[in-house]
Amino acid sequence: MSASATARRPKGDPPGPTRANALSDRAYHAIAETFRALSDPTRARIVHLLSFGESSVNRLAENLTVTPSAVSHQLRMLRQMGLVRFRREGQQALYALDDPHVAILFQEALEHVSDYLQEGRKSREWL
Amino acid sequence: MSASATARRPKGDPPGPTRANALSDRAYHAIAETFRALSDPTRARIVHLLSFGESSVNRLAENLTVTPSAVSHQLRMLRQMGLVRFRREGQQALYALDDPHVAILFQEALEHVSDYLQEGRKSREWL
DNA sequence: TGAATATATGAGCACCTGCTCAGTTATTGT
DNA sequence: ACAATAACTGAGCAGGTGCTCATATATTCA
Repeated sequence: MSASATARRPKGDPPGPTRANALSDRAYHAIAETFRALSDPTRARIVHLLSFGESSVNRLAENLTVTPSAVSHQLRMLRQMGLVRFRREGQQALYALDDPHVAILFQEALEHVSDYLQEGRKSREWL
Repeated sequence: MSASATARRPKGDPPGPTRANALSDRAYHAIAETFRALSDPTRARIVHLLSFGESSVNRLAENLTVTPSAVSHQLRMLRQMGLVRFRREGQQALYALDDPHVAILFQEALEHVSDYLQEGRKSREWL
């Protein structure tokens, strides 16, 4: 531990990540925040459904079997996190995904759990 | 709401996602769980550092400026979630990422926040 | 075996999350 | 203006999270 973070390691010191590889605190917090947006089953459901097109609050609530109030709360959170946008149409508020990265992230995670959980199963029929 | 989920919608009914598009509860929980693993800045740091190669608990603790105990707790969580594996080498426990999807997910999120936060900045120097 | 180092673990605590309930605001139609 | 419908919001609560501290376990070396 005598060498500074950027200096070469002493001989025989094991290789591996060092502080030099690290990103900034802000970056890690922003990344964690992004993942946190999708870290709740209800929000994951919402985002997934929205990947099929925009939807009103009530329609989401019906499909998710949760109260409109709960959906509204979660949508506000997703809005503040910049993952969804909305427009008013009459009395309804139509929500949609605001960032193409979000759907990609979701799809990637879906493939991850697909690989991870399908042991002993033929394909993805459990989805 | 008279039409079933799979039948065509009545005329004038707005388009959008329906229950037919939904995945199973298990799938959503598994996906949320995956995102939850990376939804904490400390775990995000750990995973990112491990993407450069395996590392011991103490080395991680030094680079992250947190106690070895805290790192150990988080590593256990990541282990239980199936994101990292470890092997003993002498007194040390060397941890490494256990799934290629994880690094991809992280990279995707990094690009997301990169797009999202770099407003007013030249490039990614803030990282 | 005994000391030193590395890691793991349990308890406890301050803080955060996601829900429901009740009440409010906004928009449309009469 | 009034009622009806859709959505939003704040308060409050049960449960979860991430940390520290103290302690236990594991491995190496003398």
